[in-house]
Amino acid sequence: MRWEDLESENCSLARALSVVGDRWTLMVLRECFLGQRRFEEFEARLGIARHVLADRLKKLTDAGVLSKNVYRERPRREEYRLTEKGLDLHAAMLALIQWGDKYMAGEQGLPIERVHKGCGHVMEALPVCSECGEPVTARDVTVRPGPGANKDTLPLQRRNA
Amino acid sequence: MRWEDLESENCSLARALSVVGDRWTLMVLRECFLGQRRFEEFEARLGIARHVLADRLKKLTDAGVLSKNVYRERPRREEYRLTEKGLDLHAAMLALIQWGDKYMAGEQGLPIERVHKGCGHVMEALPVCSECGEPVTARDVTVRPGPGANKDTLPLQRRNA
DNA sequence: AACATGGGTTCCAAAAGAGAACCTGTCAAG
DNA sequence: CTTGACAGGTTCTCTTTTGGAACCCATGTT
Repeated sequence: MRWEDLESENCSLARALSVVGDRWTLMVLRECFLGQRRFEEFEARLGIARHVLADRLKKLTDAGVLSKNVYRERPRREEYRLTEKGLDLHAAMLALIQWGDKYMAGEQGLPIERVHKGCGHVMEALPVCSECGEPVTARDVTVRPGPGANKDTLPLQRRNA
Repeated sequence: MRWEDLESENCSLARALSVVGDRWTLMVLRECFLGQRRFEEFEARLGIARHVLADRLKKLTDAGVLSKNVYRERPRREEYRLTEKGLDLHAAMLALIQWGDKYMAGEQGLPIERVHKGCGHVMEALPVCSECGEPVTARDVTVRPGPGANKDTLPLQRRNA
């Protein structure tokens, strides 16, 4: 199976990964969430090959995750900014970061802390059920076919994960 | 920068990605969360090249995300199961899936629905602040250097993302 | 003896990545 | 009016990683 085939899979994870399922793509998005916007900044901070960076920025822009905006004419200069669709990746980024915090932090502690503007505390994000508000972990959830399911989607949940 | 260099970065996202920042790795984990455990099942459902699958399973096992268990002697057969560390990736998987649901779903609706065992409703996971319990989005969070920060971690938050 | 099963490993060709050099507008300095 | 700097790419070659298929091996079954 090829990379391009992923987006045609009947699976939201596969389709999400067809856009962001790449090491460099996620690192670029990390920089976006930290406020970087320019080609040279991404390159300098990530140590990414320039043509790979150009490719990822184009793909993210084509996918609507970033927008390319002119910030100066003559000489024309452009920057990349997160769109709403891109900002919505925050939950996924945060979940990955928190997993990294929990299992792969160094001895000195976390490199970055996150502060909730609303309450002013150092925070982490906890997933709760949209219906009852209780915390949700892997063991609290079962899956079942939805309206868009087809034969390839199944078999599901043959056992408890 | 090389793949192996990621784990030595002072960044929880980079370190997390050194384990799960790969398209096939995340697809394998999807199958694990759907209850698959065996080499042949992964191969058949994913259409992944066998040696790539063997490599990813080994890496995930070495990283402690999966455990390899004998389920039958003579002939010896082994299966892969999520560890606690692996189950803790559920929040990240769910966040990615929900992003895919929101932006890349087909016309017929979602291929899979998730049911909260606690309340019995079809649900999605919402991130809330661990300190005040309010919902958290990208705009509600600021970052600052933590105890493990160093010069490479910064500059941060030069602007609002 | 022949074939099936599960879980791999090996081989080759094709694709993607790393790293460095080069290109294109525009402006500023000498 | 030539030289250099800056931002943002593109092109080049070389190495690494995939995709796809074939092969291996210990058991068990017909």
